[in-house]
Amino acid sequence: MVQAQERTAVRAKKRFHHGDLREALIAATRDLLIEHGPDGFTLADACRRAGVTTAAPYKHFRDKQEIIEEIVARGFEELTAANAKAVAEGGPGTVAGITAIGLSYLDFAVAQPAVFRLMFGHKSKIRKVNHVDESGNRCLKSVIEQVAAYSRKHGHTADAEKIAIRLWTFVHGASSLELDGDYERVAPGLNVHDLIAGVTPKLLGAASEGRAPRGKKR
Amino acid sequence: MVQAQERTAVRAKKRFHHGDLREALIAATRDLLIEHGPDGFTLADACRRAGVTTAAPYKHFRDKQEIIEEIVARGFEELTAANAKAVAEGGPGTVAGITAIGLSYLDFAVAQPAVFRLMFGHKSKIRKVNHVDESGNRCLKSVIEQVAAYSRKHGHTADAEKIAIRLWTFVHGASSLELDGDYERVAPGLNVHDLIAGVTPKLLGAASEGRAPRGKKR
DNA sequence: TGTACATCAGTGAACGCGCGTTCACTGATGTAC
DNA sequence: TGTACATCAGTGAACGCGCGTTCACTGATGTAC
Repeated sequence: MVQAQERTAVRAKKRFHHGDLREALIAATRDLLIEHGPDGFTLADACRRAGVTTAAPYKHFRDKQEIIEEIVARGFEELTAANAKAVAEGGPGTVAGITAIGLSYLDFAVAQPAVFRLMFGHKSKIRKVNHVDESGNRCLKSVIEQVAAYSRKHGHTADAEKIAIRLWTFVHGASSLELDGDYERVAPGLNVHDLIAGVTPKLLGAASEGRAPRGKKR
Repeated sequence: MVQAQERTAVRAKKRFHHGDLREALIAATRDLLIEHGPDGFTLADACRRAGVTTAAPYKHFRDKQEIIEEIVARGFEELTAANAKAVAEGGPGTVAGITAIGLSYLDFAVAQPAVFRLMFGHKSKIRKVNHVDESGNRCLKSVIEQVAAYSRKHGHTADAEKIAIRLWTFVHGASSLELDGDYERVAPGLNVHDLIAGVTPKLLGAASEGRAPRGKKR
């Protein structure tokens, strides 16, 4: 991985034009976010990784924030896609399908903790940008729609949105505590997949409908 | 508030010795954390607030991190006390009492978001310090004990720790989404107190035991 | 196919900034006599 | 009660650092003829 990056940098130094510096900078920033957390990266670092002067990004981005915004927007799109894929495989409108969304949310959070924190954490670093906000809202609304589909299918009178909020709350809590290492201090070895799979039917008010799918081993 | 701080600064300038600079710096840092988030404060800012040179803190703290560690440890102690008070008032070993702990957790998070984030967020800024870790663990274990007390009282066979983890997860999720403004984007006007009060009995497996207390108005 | 030219992505040097930390110092304070 | 003195909390100046951003520039590239 590191070697691949160095090779990229060397290659970049040979050519005057980078090829696709915009994407390279986004990729470098993402890597740095993974390695150093949501605040532990700098534009200068990303430039070094991309093999480029610190002035180069300004040909592609207004400023540092704009790169972060792009990463956040893509994160929401990625999460939306992952959720959609999960529910399609698990079975739309079923407990298994909705559980799969929760597990997909968790997986995303654990795979990209810093991006997840930027997406859901305090927004001081992100300007009010419509395009980012909208991708976020679209993502969350798709979850609500899935729960609504479940409610319709089972003729529940309960408000679908209310139940969706409950599920989201639980899954978000599980994801946060897991990726921040808080479970580890109190319940080391906890299987968070099982935790989500166990609670989802209860929050759906469907404890008797059947077993939730087993979570992946941790 | 700001005027009070300025007065403090002026008073501090008159006297050569500050009086209690250690506490003043902790208070200033806390204020800055509230205003600028967990990363938006600097030692230099805290010094300015306390009316003191940037070199002065080093007579009381090893470095910048040590101030943060102190604030985190105190945060855990404060939360532990708030939880204990809540459960005592709500009724130990009752649904109301356990709900009260959840609401107390939420209130703490909303009142001191930055401290909350430092306590539970990614730990990169906090050294492995026994004294901080222990106060955190003590805090979380006290919640588990309360749930265990409930289980014992009701002769439930269910594992108290498992249920406690579920409750913690939900309440933590609710607190995080609320203080990060994520509910607002999707469900503006949501009453988070009611959300917690509604779900707690379900997660305790005590839906039929009685009504949960009403949350405070938002 | 070959040449002249406009474009604009990336350069490299510089900027102002504020940070955390260090250092030798100074002078207010409390204590011992 | 009054004085000499040791202590040590806070000073003020300086440090090295790395950041984000700017600027006039340069030279690789693609296009028009």
